Formats: sequence, structure tokens, C-alpha cells
Amino acid sequence: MRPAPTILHLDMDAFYASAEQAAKPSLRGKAVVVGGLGPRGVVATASYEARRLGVHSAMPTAQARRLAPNAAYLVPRFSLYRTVSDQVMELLGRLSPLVEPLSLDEAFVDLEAGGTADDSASARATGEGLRAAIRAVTGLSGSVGLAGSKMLAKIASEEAKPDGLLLIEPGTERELLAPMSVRILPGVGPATGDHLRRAGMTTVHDLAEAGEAELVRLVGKAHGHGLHRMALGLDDRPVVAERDAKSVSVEDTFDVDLHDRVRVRAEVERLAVRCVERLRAADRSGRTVVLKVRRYDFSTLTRSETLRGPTDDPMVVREAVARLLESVDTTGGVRLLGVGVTGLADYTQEDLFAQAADARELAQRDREHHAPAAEEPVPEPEADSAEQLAARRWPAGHDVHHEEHGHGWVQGSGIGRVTVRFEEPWSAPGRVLTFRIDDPLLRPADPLPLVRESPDYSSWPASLPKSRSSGAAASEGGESSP
DNA sequence: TCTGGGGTCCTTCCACCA
DNA sequence: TCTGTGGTGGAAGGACCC
Repeated sequence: MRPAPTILHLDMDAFYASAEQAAKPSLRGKAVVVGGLGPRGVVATASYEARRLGVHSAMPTAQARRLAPNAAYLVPRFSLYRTVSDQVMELLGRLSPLVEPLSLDEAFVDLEAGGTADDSASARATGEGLRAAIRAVTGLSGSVGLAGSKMLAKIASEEAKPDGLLLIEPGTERELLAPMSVRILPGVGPATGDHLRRAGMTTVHDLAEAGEAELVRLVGKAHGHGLHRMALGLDDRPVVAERDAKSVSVEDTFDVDLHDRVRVRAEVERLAVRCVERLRAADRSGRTVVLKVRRYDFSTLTRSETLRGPTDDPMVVREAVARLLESVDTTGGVRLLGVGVTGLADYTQEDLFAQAADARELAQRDREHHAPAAEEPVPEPEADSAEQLAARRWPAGHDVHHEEHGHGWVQGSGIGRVTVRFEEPWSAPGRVLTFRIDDPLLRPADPLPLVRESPDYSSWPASLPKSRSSGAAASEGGESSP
């Protein structure tokens, strides 16, 4: 029996950029690029207006600026996106206990498990209801794909974009997939795509025809087997609600390559502490410590060390990465450093005190053999320019509050000045004023909700929404917009 | 042109052990 | 005792995803 199309895939449209446009009336209908704004930044999301100019995610921001010099360039505000994401996920949770989030803006839902759909008609109605609910509650649009499997539901939502819904009727999968590029299949990226193309396979039809043995020969056992099944439209992976993280890591790309070995070591230890903070915040510990180094030529290497038991002790992780760094040649320069912990557990081993002592002893011996720590020159912090200081204090796109002018956001900063546009998500586009970066009346502010009058969806999806005036507009102080 | 950050999974190689 | 074999765990790298 063919499965009913009751796997739903939701994908919010240009999520970060749309959230920024919803928060900033003056950006609606304009090209907006959200991503890293430094010399080595890349685009996280581009609004559809920016996409028309050729800007897309993962593109270096410098290249995007050449293509779209007049676009608004903003740094991501994850706290805002997480708030909106929570609202969306909460709505999905009403449809089924089986919700599998993939990221802040994407999730699978098993509608049949939730009893909210059992055939094409009910699935379509639920999908349309969901899109309306998301728009009402968050002010943003999402695209919905419905199919009998995760793979097809995801392809459907991709095809439905932007702001649409597509249901793939059972029985039509192979026909639909056949002419599509192999790149549509999950797990086929640039490398595998090239590999397959060189073997003469460019469409899903080509893969289905090639047969499993040939695909296994080309791309390996696990991948080849999966690829062949997907090319036939077969995918029985279940929607999995809870997924435990398997690793925790932090990494930094430096605006300028690091050459000073002492500075490299200091950065690695700083990352180790940050990594452990994250680990502890998640109430986890880990056994394998990983150091990642990307060199000046973009070559990347990793070094790892497995401890006797899991740890969440910053000292232990710091010392482990310092040992790992010893085996890495950093002459020529380092562009990125990362520290991660894998082999996660919910406990730490009692023995770890001993382990920490061992590590300290090792480190001590190490120092005795090398230059004593106390005599190591402390890396001189590089002097920040006034522009860097301003950009750090007033990041582009972040909310601010001015005692006289009310709520606004940073449009730009530099040379001791910060430019603010005063507007709220529900106001008309506002005016722009410039202040000194140390203006005492200006301070950073929390994002405002994107929707002022949030309708009551508390009994959704069982009944139609009733209008309600919510506390969503509780802006600090409650000033009206200028 | 010049490539982020946070993850997952797979493959290969090697050492160790029975 | 020597040699082959198969399993397992760790290390390293690569591809992919959002």
C-alpha cells in the first residue's frame, strides 16, 4: 500500500531576512542580506529581492556587496529568530507529537501520528491551516511540502517556495523526480554531483537507471545504497522527535591570519573555555577533545585526543587542546581555530580529578621543557580603530532605544557616529538620525515582537481563530513611534 | 571571488587484541 | 611461536546540511 502524503515539511521563506524585513518597515520590498559583515563574512540569508540580484547564501559578503551595493547588510540576531522559531515550533507541536526540527526555520511533522491528517485532502487542509496560522502569529510566510516520505516532503516544500504549498500525490513520485537534477536529492552536494556528472549521470532518472551496484561502486556503500533508493522515490526514515546532540564545538575565523604562536595558543585556550561553557550549559560532558586548524591556504586539519572518561572541566579541555596544538605546524598563518568535544555523556567520571591532575602534571612538565609560562609574552591586543569600536558597540541591524526618539535600529556606524532609523514593526518607515556613539540617551534594546495584535490561536487547530488583543505589543515604556 | 559557524555521517587507515 | 584474520576503537579527513 502506498503511504498517504502525511509527512509535512515546513520551510520558512528566507527566514532571517524576512524576520528583519518584518521588524524594519523601511526594508520591506528591498534587498536585505543577513550574514557576517567582516572581511571574511559570508551570506547567511538573502531576501528574495537580493536573490534577484544574484546574491545567495554561502556567498562571500564581499562578493554580495559588489552584486548588490545598495542592499541593507545586517548581522544575524539569533535571539529574535529563536523567539519566532519557538512560536512556529509550538504551532507544529499542536499538529503532532512527532516534530523533528532541522534548524530554526525547518521541521518535519508526522501528521498521521498526530491524527491531524490521514489522506491527501486532510493533509492539504492541515498544511494550508498551518501556513495561515504561522502568518497570523509571526507575520512571516512559510512553504509547506506534503508527501509520503521525508525526502519527498522536503523536495515538495522546495518546489513550493516562496509562500506556497505542494502535495506530491502517492504514485507520482518517480515521474516527478525523474527529470530533476541529482542535486535535488539530500546528500548530493557539489562533490558527489560532480562525481556523478563525470560518470554521465545528471538527472534522478539517470541514477535510477544506473542501478545500485554501479552507484555503490561510484560513491561508496552507504551513500550508493541510499542514493539508489532515493532515486526510486523510496525513503522510509521516520520522523524523530528527540535527537541528542553528539558534539559541541566553537570556532572563530580571524579577520587577519594569526602568525604569532603565542597568540594562537591563547586563542585556542579561549575557545576551549567557551566550548566548555556551552557544554555545561547543555548539562553534558564529553570524552574526545578535537582541535581544528584552518591554515592560510584554507587547508584544514583536525587533531583529537580521547580522555579516560568524559569531562566538563575547562582546565582539562584547555590542556588537551594545548597538547594537540603542539603537533600542528602553524607557520604560514592560521585563519580559523576551533575546539570541539564529542563522545558526549550526561555525567563526568569521578576519576577526572586524577585525570585533571595528570593533565596538569603533563602541562607542567611541558612548560619546564619549553619557555616557562610566566615568561611568555602576553599577546598584545591589536588596537581597534574607531570604526571597529563603533561596529562592535552598535552592530548593524540591532535594536536601540533613544530616550527622546523611542525605538529604532542601527543602520550603520563608524568614525564615532551611529546612524539610527526610528521605526517599529507595525509603524510606517521611520526617519533616520545620527548620534555620537557615546550618546547617553541611546542604549541597546531588545527586539520587539513582529506582530502587534496577535490573534488567539490557543485552541488551534481544533477551532477557527478568534481575535484577541495580546500583550505582544509590550514595548518598553510603550512610546509611540515618531 | 575567495570561501562562516555549528553540526552530522561516512570512509579510510592504523593499532590492538583474541 | 609464527602467521593470518576479524572485530573494535581511535584518529583524521571529507562531504554535506542549514
